[in-house]
Amino acid sequence: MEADKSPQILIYKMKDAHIDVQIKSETVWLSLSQMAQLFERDKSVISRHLNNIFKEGELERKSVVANFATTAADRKIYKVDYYNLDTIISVGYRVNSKRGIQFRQWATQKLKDYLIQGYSLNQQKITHEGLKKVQKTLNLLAKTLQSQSFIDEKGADVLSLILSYSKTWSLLFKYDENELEIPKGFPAKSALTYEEALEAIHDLKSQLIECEEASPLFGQHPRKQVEGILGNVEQTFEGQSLYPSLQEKAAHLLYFIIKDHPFSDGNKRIGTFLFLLYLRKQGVTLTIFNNATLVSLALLIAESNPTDKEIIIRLIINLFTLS
DNA sequence: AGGATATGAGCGAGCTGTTC
DNA sequence: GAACAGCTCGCTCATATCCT
Repeated sequence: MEADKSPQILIYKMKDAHIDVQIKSETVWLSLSQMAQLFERDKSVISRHLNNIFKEGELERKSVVANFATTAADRKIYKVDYYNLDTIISVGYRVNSKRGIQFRQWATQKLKDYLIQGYSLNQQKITHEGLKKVQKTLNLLAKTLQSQSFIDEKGADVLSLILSYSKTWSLLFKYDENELEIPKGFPAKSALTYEEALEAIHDLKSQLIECEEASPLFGQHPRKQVEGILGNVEQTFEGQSLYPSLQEKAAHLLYFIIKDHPFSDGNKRIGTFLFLLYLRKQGVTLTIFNNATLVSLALLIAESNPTDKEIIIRLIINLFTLS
């Protein structure tokens, strides 16, 4: 394993200590001692877990162990085995430790942070190189966490979104640096009327009830609020459309429904459904919006901070330009 | 119900090998 | 030889499962 000149270091902070999580050669590494520290167990415990993991064939030793030269406390240089994130998480599962759970939560939260607000990492301007690193880190963590499937359903959805759209990050960054024009998009042909929306929701509801995925409460709403959202999307200012392109309109429709949650139940599903209906009405089909990414997108919007609305809207519009 | 047994997780001592 | 990394062994403790 060749040494990386500038290893990226994430710091997992704990109340009384912290661990430097090294990111070298596109993966994350911890030594046996660091894992012992992380999970608050004796080294022998970690050692035995590691052996069991490899013995039982859960992971293959050669594919997860790297040998780095490390300077120890005595200033001497030792060759120390480092274990990648897959292994760390596997050990975390076996170790009966609150720290193990905390570490997994931290890793998941870190991903969300990157996605929702990380674009302005510490308010610093992101260089092209820095961006590449963030993308690498995201891909690595997301892939590993996904393959370990230790995260809850919500987390898994957010992760799949990250994976699908890590490529769009550079576009988002360029936005912030005013290097990229807002895509012009196409003008919308016709608005979505309340009656059309109502009919669509009704159809969706009966379908969902048939497969027992919706309660009778699903889709109930105050008419005025939904009409208000549909009107907002189409609103004009001094004769000009506030959201000129159909992409912007669709993005706002999706955002408003999920964020304003006018429906007693099923806002994310209805929002996504109306989003697609709106696009279909404009004669637009987008291969990039598959089922999984739509679910993820809806979850991301629901989870996002309202102050990040513009970023989320940009993200959605960017997805159009990629398809 | 409750005693016996099995399993898994933890700790520490002590061992080997590495590096200087 | 000293300090360190990592492994094995024997022990304890907690929990789960089985048996009467």
